[in-house]
Amino acid sequence: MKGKNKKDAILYAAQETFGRYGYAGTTVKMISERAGVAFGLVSHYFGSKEELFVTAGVALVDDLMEYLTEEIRKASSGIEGIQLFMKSYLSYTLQHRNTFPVLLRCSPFSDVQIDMDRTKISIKFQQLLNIIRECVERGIEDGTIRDLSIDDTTTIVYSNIVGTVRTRFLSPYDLPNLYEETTEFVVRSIKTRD
Amino acid sequence: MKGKNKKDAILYAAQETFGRYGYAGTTVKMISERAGVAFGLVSHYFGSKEELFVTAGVALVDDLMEYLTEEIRKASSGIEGIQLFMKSYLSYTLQHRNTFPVLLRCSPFSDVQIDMDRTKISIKFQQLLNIIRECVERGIEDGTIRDLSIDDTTTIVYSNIVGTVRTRFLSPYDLPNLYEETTEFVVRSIKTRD
Amino acid sequence: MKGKNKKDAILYAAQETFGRYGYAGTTVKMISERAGVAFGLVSHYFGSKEELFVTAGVALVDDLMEYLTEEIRKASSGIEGIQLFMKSYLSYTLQHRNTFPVLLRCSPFSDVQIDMDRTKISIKFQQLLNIIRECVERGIEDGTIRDLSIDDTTTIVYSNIVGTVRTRFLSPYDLPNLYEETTEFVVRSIKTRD
Amino acid sequence: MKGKNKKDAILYAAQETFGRYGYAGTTVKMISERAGVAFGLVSHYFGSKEELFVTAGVALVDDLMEYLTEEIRKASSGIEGIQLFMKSYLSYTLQHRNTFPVLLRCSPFSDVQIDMDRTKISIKFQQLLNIIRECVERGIEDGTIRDLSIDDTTTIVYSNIVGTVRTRFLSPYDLPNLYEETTEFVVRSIKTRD
DNA sequence: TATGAATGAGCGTTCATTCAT
DNA sequence: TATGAATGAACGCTCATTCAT
Repeated sequence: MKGKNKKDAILYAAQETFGRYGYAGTTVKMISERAGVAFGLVSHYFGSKEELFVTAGVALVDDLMEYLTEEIRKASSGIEGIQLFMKSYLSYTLQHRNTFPVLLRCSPFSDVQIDMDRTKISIKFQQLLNIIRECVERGIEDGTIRDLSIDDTTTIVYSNIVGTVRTRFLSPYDLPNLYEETTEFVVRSIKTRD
Repeated sequence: MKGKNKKDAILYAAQETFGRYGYAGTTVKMISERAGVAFGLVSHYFGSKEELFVTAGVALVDDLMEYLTEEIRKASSGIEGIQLFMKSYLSYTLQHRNTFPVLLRCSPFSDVQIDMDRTKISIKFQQLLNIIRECVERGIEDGTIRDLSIDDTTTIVYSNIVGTVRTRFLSPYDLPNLYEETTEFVVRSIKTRD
Repeated sequence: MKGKNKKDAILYAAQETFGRYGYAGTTVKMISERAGVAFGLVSHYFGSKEELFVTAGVALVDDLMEYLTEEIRKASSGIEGIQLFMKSYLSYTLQHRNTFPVLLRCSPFSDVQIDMDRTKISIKFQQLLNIIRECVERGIEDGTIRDLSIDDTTTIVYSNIVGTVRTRFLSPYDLPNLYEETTEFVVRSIKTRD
Repeated sequence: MKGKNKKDAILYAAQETFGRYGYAGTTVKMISERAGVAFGLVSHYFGSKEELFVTAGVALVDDLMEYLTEEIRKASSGIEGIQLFMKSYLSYTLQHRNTFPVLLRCSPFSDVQIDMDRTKISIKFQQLLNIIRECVERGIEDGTIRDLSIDDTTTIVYSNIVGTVRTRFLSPYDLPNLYEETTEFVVRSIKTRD
């Protein structure tokens, strides 16, 4: 059992299982078995499957954001911020390869059922995008990033991250340097000319 | 009912419904109702839900590829090919906004159930990626595209397309210029300096 | 296609398919495919699946009885009649190994659904049992068969035939001499001592 | 509800219902209603309809064999063993007239669907036949049974039991002394002359 | 806190039957 | 005579959820 107590174990198992099999492909029984607890306990602690899904996603974004915020600090310019954000983000996906995919399943860009209430998740992702936006703004101000549309650029940068992670985790294509190439691809596109 | 006969109507309804609600969120009953036919007819013509899903996806890629191949012809250089590919692709998604999302649901980058046989879909997407690859190769040869890794660049270009379309169709973010900005973003990153 | 016309072909295919897969395990489509005709034609000629099942069974008993009546004639005593009946019956099952099993599926001793109207079949089997009964009666009169209960003996003799045929066609047990041994078993039990 | 708990009640209801209507003629809903439980509980405890069918059959053979083994002990010769076996077996069918027919439906001589895995059932029936075989062997050794083929005789003896029980439970023919007559019929055929 | 028995709505699928051509 | 498109009741099964213990 992962985690000190059974509640943590369920949350961790949920992240792994939702990440691997998606929302619809995951059953409460699968999670409880992976967590090594009675399946009644899942509802007991987390209410419904949907709530657990959102909780699992939010918990992971929280952890990810804490990590990113820390790493970003070192940046001495806007473009460096973007670079650090991407490297840290992509590195995080590899360090947490068992749990990270849950984000691919519940993000606002994912395929999940349309009627699910993902307000909490959306808010979290807005915060994540805000970190990128701040870097872009800073870069435009300090002259390291071209004078581009802030909103669009923010979205495209994140879209590149999502795309490369989806390719890595979901597609059958194996491209060992994709993470590095994607980072360079983005930086090349937005940084001002030397 | 869309289409001349009921078989076509089912296929069209399947593309719409799978596109809107995803594979798991779609029921055979939903499709048959939208097509205006008895639900037994779906099995009669397409076998199973899964087969219909694949058939719906393949039919759309086929149509898309025919369109793209025609549009690409006008390109007089590698970089122009990429530009045309992206513009045509993105334009296609808007012309077929009801059916196109089915591709987001069944592509190799989507998060559909893990045990589904999507061999046919994979082959189709390989063909799609090959069109991009040819443009990249041509661009490197004719000097309009930087000397980058062909495989990685191909994937990243497509990943940008997928990302921007997913944002357009699946996310709550509304960015009116995103398609154009994404095209410029990509071109900026890969074209050789003037 | 077996048989001169499509109607015959369907009947023959029905006997084969019901015999092999049972009533519930057989679909109208299976029969029409084996007969090489459109499946709508089955209903056209035979009404419902149930009617076809009964018709197929009755047709086979008719053919069997004609054969048996002819063979029995040669008998010069009651016990010889029984012996000839059994030998002919068992021989018939081997000569018609593709179609005969339909009888195992629709006989009054079979497992078929309880609410099916098998009146016609029952009457046919009564006629079949009557042939045995006549032999038993004749044997008791001519002194070649013990003075046993006629009804019970008739039933047990037929039960031995059914049992050995079921073992031959349905069970996994392979006993090459079972038919001969069963005939001797029965004769031994009912014939008067020398 | 028969049985102390719901699991037992389902098994008992399954034996009754499969016995009466056969495998194909029985629905899971019928069983659950007869047992007085929700139909989901059937899958919960027994997996699938097929597994329940096999479990119901095996449970009954187990009970039957325990009874037979006990009764057989009293036999002081081979022929007496056969006699006791038959009398006990036939008596058992009357004592358990509601559940016993399930055996007729799942035995290796029954005409259940061809693709069902009845390995477990087959093994049980082999054990049952072995009891008869031992009596036959013993009888040949102690001189109470004729020097016949052991395998064939074993099969024919059991075939007589099956036949008389099928006639009793499945056919419309009502013959009050059939059980006794069948036993005598068999004994007459195999016992050595006085 | 912890268990798993119990429920039943909802699913995909099968297939006998009907019917327009 | 012959076809197969079209229908929908009925099936086995899954699984989120509830609840007594």
